Amino acid sequence: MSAKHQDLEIQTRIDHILARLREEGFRVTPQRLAVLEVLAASENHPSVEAIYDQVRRRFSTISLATVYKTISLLKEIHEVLELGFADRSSRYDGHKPYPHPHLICTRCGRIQDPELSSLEELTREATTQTGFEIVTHRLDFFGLCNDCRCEE
Amino acid sequence: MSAKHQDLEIQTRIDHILARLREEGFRVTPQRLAVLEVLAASENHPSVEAIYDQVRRRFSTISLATVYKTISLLKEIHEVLELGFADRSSRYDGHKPYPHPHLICTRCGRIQDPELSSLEELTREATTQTGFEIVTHRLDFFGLCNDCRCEE
DNA sequence: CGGATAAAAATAATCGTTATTAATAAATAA
DNA sequence: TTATTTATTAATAACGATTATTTTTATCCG
Ligand SMILES: [Mn+2]
Ligand SMILES: [Mn+2]
Ligand SMILES: [Zn+2]
Ligand SMILES: [Zn+2]
Repeated sequence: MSAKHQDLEIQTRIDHILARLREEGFRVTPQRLAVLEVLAASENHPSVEAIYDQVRRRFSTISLATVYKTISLLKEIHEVLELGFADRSSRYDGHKPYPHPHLICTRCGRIQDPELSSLEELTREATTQTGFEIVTHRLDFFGLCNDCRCEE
Repeated sequence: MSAKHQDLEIQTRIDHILARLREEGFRVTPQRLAVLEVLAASENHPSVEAIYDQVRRRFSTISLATVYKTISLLKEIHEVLELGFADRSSRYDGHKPYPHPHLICTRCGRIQDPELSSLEELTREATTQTGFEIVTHRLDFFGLCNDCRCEE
């Protein structure tokens, strides 16, 4: 994928989220734009701190609370997926804002999206077996990424 | 399953954990016994508070910190599975202390263990596709349990 | 442009959990 | 048995990421 094509994709995503914000009657502020630009550009499921650090480079006065509020707003309009963990840390996916599996490296913290075809099958199995009406799900695999596995 | 058979199963599980504690050189105290009895008897993936409340009925002076420490110890010797959530709440499975999928009712809080055969297949798929060395996983389905679905 | 009001910044509060400390109980040695 | 050591408990303080609150600032619409 060329750098230019990549940039276009990012801009398309940004425009879409901006449109969604206006659609829902929310204001587009420079702070919000800065946060969602970071989310749209990042390939790495960034944490709040990572987003905050990035945004501050071009917007030194922004408050951490504003970053939290903006992310919360993007969650509300279903344009970001939050991966909250039990240790209170969270990572965010601004590209695929719907449930999907993740591979999490416990050594370097990298988070990756695999494409798994047999997940739907699994959901069906769970539904028929228990009578649950499944609304959403969360699937995390933990282990060592390719890089960390080789360095061990 | 008869009530008697149920009691026997619970006692077997308690005995196993007690043996594991001694095996690892930890003392068996009345407080620890009380906590693991609740865990072994519970079918419902209890929370810390739920365990604390149960234990206090027969052990009114026990401290909440002791419950936390005991659970932490049982995690350490791999005899309880912790399901930690992003909202800081945790639920515990004292029956199957290894990773397995869960069905979580978002209305009544009930947590249930389904038997899903196609999970291994999914793990293999993730491994081959990404080069990750998968060590463990976590799979939660969220929705409405059979009871709550009918009451809606 | 105003003026209504949403949003930002700064800061305080929250609340499960963890750490700390002193007291107690169990194990071991003498 | 009694003394000594060590693990465990109970009580309570500290923690820290997130959320709530308050005041100030900026956006949006006519
Ligand atoms: Mn993702
Ligand atoms: Mn379970
Ligand atoms: Zn890694
Ligand atoms: Zn239910």
